[in-house]
Amino acid sequence: MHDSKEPRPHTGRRRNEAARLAILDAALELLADADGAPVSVETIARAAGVGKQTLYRWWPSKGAVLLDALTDRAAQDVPAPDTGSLREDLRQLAVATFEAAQRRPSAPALRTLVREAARDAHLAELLRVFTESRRAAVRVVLERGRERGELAADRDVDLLVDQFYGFFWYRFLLGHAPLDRSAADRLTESLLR
Amino acid sequence: MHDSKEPRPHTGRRRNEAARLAILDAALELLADADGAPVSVETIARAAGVGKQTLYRWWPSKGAVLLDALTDRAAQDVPAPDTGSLREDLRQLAVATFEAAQRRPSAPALRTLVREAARDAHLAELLRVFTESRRAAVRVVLERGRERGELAADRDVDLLVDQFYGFFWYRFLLGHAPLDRSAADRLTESLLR
DNA sequence: GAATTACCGAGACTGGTGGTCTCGTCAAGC
DNA sequence: GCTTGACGAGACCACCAGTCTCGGTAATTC
Repeated sequence: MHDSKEPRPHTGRRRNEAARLAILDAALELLADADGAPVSVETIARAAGVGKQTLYRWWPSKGAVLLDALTDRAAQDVPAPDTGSLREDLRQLAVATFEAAQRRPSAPALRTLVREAARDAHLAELLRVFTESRRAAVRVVLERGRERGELAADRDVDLLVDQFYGFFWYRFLLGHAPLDRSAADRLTESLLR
Repeated sequence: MHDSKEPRPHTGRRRNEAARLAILDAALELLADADGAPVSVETIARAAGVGKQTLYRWWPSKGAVLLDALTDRAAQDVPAPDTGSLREDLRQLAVATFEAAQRRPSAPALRTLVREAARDAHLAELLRVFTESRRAAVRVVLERGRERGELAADRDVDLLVDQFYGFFWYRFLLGHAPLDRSAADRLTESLLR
């Protein structure tokens, strides 16, 4: 009986790292340029100078490639501020989140990705996991503030988290109003009033 | 020369009203049952016992049919409360909005419609117009409250409107937390605190 | 009642999509 | 040099929005 963890050493040609990078670069580029319009697998493969099969050999679906392109190549750092002041922590989170939502190429790429996720249940689930860590960061800040007594005991943390991200996604996806520093300040103020 | 406004009286076979209703009924039904999954024109036409051309004769696109199905057959009444109290007006709006978001078949149909709109720019624009009146209702309530002095002068009405609907759509589309009466109460309280 | 007009259901067709399959080729290890 | 498995290329399938054409049919006019 073989060792189940390493039944056999790898033989044959190895994965082409250059192709992997070319695919992710092309995907991010197209995702950003599309800004909402759909991005086809054909187009990604062609732009990367790669066969479609190479793409499907390493990713299970188009959505997985797109998400990977966004997270690997344009991963925004999630700040976890801990200044000792709830108001300041939350303000920093809002500013960082809103600023990330202006940056190219990740911002238009994320917008496209969310639109793709509306039709792709698999991608929607991946995206849900991706965003969960951001939600957790806001929750941590709020609960630390509550322990310090900066948040009234009757305030609902889940409600505040959803107000924070609901507002953000609403403006980010509709684009009808700015997500600038002023908006971040006023949102923070409104939530903690 | 003929009258340019009415160049010729209508002759020939008239539009089949039964077919129109069958299409809208079928579309709403499918929209509600899909609950997120895409709805194809083929399927609608087949379910309505109608040729595809009949559908495209009267509507410019699939999205137009879907939106028509939702607005014509499941139009929710937009309440315009004016109780004299900002807190009570806003609470009533929230309760009515959240309750409408639980009702079948319009709620799952709306969810599907929004997902379709993510890929259909034409439908997205129609939907934007459709939702604008709801936003206006919230804005009116807030500004009436401000005139009565129930809203501090430094509060940003646009921010509050986006907080209201951002929260709503976020929970409605993600479905991770309830949109019940308690949530409506707590949101109102949080916004006016 | 005959001619005209325009809607009807049905379904073929186009162009584009995500995803699968197969081909001959090429690189890595034995 | 042989085996293994990744590679680019592209044929292929199923599905979809939207167009086009067909023979049939209902409403109106003469």
